[in-house]
Amino acid sequence: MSENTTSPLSWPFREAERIAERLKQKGKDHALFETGYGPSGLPHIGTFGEVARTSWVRKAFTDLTGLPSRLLAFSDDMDGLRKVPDNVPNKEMLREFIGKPLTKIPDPFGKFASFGEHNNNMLQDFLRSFGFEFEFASASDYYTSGRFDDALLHVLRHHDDIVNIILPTLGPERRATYSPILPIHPRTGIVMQVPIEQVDVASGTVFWTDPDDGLKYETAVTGGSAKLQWKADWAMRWYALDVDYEMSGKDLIDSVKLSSSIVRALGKEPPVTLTYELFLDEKGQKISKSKGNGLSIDQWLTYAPKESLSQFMYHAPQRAKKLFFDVIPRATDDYIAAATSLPTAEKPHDNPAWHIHGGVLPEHAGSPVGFGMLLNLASVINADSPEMLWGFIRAYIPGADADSYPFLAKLVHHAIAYNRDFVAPAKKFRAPTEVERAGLTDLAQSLTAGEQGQFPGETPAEKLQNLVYAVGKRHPFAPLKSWFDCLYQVLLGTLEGPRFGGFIALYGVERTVTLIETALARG
RNA sequence: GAGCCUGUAGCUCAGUGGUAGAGCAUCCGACUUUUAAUCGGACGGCCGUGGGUUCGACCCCCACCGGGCUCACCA
Repeated sequence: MSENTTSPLSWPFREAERIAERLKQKGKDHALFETGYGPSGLPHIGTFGEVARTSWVRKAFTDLTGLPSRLLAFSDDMDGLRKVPDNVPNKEMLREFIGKPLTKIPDPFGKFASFGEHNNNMLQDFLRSFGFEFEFASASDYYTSGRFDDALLHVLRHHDDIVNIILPTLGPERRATYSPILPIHPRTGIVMQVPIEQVDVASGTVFWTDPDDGLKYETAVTGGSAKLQWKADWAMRWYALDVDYEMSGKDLIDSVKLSSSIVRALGKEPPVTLTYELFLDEKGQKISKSKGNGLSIDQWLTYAPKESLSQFMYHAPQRAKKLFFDVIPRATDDYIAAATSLPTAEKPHDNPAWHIHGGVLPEHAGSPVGFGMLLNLASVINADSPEMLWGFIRAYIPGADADSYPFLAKLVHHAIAYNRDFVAPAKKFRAPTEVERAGLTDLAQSLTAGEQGQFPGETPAEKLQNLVYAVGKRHPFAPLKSWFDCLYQVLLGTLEGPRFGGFIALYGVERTVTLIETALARG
């Protein structure tokens, strides 16, 4: 509201303006946002992106208009199971239920009343774990409770219109059998994709034939005895619930067009929609659950805080983005920069951190040290414990610790994981030469003997540094720099490294000795 | 066939109708007991091509060329 309206708005506010305009035209005083879920898959990184982005638009809408709104997370759990997913137990059992609504199939995990319910719970847990505000909706509930009945009868009245909208988009084979109405077989419980031979608007039923045994059936479209085919289902939902906003991936562009046409045929305006680009993997291929390419949400959250994932999702939704490992550090540093500049931002609505945190920046947001720097540091010193990193961080920020910099503490934790899983395994430890071998052996013995106590220096780090220096001078290293090069390349697997005395002080004398012994054994 | 995205420094990418930006890479320097993260500086771009609108275009419009994805079975 305080935004300068002559300047371009951030995309969530642009979307919010479109919604406000729609509400104005319809005379509505509240907005319904919807996100939809396919039935078979588990929540994934795209799910997160869609709900996060929708939530940002919703927040912008609230800020812009002050009007109430709801976010409905709608699960199409009445959909028929097409194939048995790879990543579930009890595949044999599931095979017997192919074609039936997910809420009529036993939970292969044995935890819930049905497979659909299992997936619904997974989804809700997932969304709650990120703190999203939403209301959950189950298609099965809505259908069987009669909540969709009026809309379904309306669809029946416009059956031919809908068929005429969809038919031109179908291939010849499917065209012969298409109907927006899928009766549930009264005997087998399977969601039937059969030609609808006759529509009886007055009684609210359709007539069809079982292709297996030739028996004819008359099935009510209401009360959960039938459901709608996907595009018609989407349109009916928009119609019945009066959805005002829904975003979707560009793979659904045609579906949005058709569903919009259908909802107009039913007599309402489709919601404001936004098409976002898909996520690609490193090679530019679409990320798909079945292929398992790209990055999972668990992977991301192992190596960076969730704010960085939000940052990634915030930026330019309508632009295709590669989602693979290397984007994590940048997204994290982008978030840190945004969080740092937000308190003094002239136009806070343009700042991703404003959206990510719902307008209120939490205490201790941001970090005085960048994530990229931490990753470098962790790599250079081969950090395998938070305290090692903190020791070096305090060279910049005296007295810093996890209590005074909680967000930095998270970054430290992630930097260690990143180093452990990606940097450390790729390191090449050079074998020592004979001269170096003698020097390293000497260093290990000197450390074990506690000789550092004989050297001058205010701190243990200084004494240790002097010891390392003295050992180098005892051996024929020329120049002496080659002694230090040896330490980094043979012991740490890096070309260059930290002041070694400081490293030993933080890493520990005994562990350093072990490090040397390991290197000697390896060589 | 239809649709969407994209082309900016060597690489990966930001960017705004008004003097082209970052990170990495490269080079120089500072700090350091000849050693790191770090810090300072330099180098580096007809902003794909050609038109148009404009006082002014990397930005808006059109065409073309190149790169890529998605949908055309299901959802």
